[in-house]
Amino acid sequence: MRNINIKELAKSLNLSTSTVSRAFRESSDINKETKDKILAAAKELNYQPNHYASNLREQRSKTIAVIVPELGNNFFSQAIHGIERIARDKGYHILIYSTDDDYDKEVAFIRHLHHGRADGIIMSVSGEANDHNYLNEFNQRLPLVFFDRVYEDIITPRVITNDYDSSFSASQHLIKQGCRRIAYLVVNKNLSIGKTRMQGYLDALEKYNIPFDDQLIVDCTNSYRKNSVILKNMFATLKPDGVFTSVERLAFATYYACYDLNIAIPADVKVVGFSSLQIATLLNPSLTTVTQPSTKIGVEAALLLFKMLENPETVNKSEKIVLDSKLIKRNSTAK
Amino acid sequence: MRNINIKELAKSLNLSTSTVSRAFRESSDINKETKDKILAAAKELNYQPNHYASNLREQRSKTIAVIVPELGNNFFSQAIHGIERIARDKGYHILIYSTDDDYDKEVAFIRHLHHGRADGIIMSVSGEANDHNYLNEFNQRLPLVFFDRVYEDIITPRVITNDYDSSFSASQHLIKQGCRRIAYLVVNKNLSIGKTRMQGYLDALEKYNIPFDDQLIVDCTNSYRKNSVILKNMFATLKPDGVFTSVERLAFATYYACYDLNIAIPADVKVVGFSSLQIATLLNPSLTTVTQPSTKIGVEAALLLFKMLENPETVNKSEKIVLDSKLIKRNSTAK
DNA sequence: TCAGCTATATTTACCGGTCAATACTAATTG
DNA sequence: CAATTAGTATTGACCGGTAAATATAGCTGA
Repeated sequence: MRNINIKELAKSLNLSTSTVSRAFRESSDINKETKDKILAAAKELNYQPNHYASNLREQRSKTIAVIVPELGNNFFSQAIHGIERIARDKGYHILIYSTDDDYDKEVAFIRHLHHGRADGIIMSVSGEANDHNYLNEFNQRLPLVFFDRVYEDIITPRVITNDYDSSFSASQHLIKQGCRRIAYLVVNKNLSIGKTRMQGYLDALEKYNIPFDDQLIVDCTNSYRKNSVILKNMFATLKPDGVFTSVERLAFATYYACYDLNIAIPADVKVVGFSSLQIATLLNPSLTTVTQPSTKIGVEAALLLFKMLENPETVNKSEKIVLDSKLIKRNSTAK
Repeated sequence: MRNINIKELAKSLNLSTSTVSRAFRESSDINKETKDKILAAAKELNYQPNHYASNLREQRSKTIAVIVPELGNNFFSQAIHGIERIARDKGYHILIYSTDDDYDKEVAFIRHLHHGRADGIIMSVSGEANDHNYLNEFNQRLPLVFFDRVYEDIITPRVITNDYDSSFSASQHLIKQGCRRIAYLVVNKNLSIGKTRMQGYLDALEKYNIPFDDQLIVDCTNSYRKNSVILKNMFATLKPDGVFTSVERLAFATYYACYDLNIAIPADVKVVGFSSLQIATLLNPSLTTVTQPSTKIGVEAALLLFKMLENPETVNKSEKIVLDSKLIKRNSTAK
């Protein structure tokens, strides 16, 4: 059984193609009876409008693109889940791209999307970028919403969490639990999110009069192997009594390092990390987390994008939705 | 800056549109000099061919669809990661759909895709289906590859793991560790994967002359809340000394139930589960898993689909790639 | 009876590419 | 010098829809 097109369907009904076309859109000058007849015949013959023809004609694709740094991360897969739900409700399709934190891929993806492939983009940026100006070109034509990891110099709506506050509370929590030498683990210090989170940490130290040692700001990587070396080295030389990780992966890396080095959590070192891992409770010891409302972030980002698509005039380009993360205290920071 | 189309570009170069069009495809009768000039001008004016126009004309989209039951599951997000990598190399885009294990959504998605939206589909099926016949209609026109969760009655290439063997070894492992009352937790008994995995369990019991108690086959759901009730009830009434979960989520549910009921793992009950969780080692206790090569499964499925797209004649519709899962023994099944 | 109106259906010109058929150009050959 | 040919560029039909402009039918009321 091959696909049938609108012309054949029209012919079989002795109607014109545009009458048939109308039957598939909402408000139109079409007789209810005719419409029903058409829809029935369409079902019978298994006709559905060709997406590409409509897209070409209507100059929109009913598709949104989602660009994330990585897929194997609970935060992003949950956010995508949120986006997917909204998109599906709206009858939109979603394209997924993973940059693996590679700036060049990010640029390449965006350039690809930029010709009708998608009607809008929801993106969490790669860590490495320096020149984001390329985004400004598109931004005029192709609605863009940032979530979580953003470029500060690009003016476009964004959905983020109260990173400063939650970093502050997480650090404060470590301090109150008795930590004095708290390491802050970060993957990319230049990224706004790394900076904001670090500031919360710094200010908490200051508030409690804890001297700041810049060696305790530890630059990590995306490589499991390298992080392992970096962390073991850190534990050996710096002897931190607390570790605050700005990324989920680094909390796991810390656990592994401690296991290997026979450092007891929380007795010897307390650990808290940004993480959306739903089973943080099941870890050994259960991990104190700053948990972002990941699905909600996706939902909000999608809603924002659809607002831009449907009522562009109502959207302020500088709009910023800030959602609250929660500090969930568990055993990794117990006294 | 608005988008420029082929006509305008051609005009600016004093060439015809088809000459320009040729410059963007490989082998074509075009003067190298002309081609270079065109490409340079295209770059200058920021021209790229409109995807939808090409798709319409060429009747293909350079897009593949990936349909999975859920996104918030390590196995699927890793598999998608594998698919994404291959697709990107081939210059393809991927559309993601999550069925939430809902058969109706699955059917709706497929029907949507069925008109040029995608050139092929990679799918792990929803658990609930009864009538999959709808797939046969499409299968002729739209290449389809199953992975992991498959419908047995649909003849199309598939990538699966040696579920029977790994179930058998997992069950055997529990038996050797001293378990005699082993519960098998399953979400959908009717799904082939549920059946295959169960058979491994049954045969292991038989081999070791352990009487089979059908109450120990426990039907679970996709709801966290309901599973919690089901499992607590199971522990109270059936007193299993081993639990084998056919799905990652159920292993976590088992942990939660044991925590709540003060049942010690592995002293009181040993637990093993299918899971692609990378940090299974960090759980309390570390979880013995049957780990599927999730990224590899995605890669293989994608390669298979591209083989179908590029050289349909070389593909046997009954092709079945079987990858090995690994039983990784950890503390949840320690003696 | 007929202009005017409403409700519905059709005609036709696109959208932006691709490709088969065709035209052109310059070089080669009888 | 005309005919052939190889190489390259152009014309025009088409992919499958959509929507503005236009046509048609049936009805109303002066």
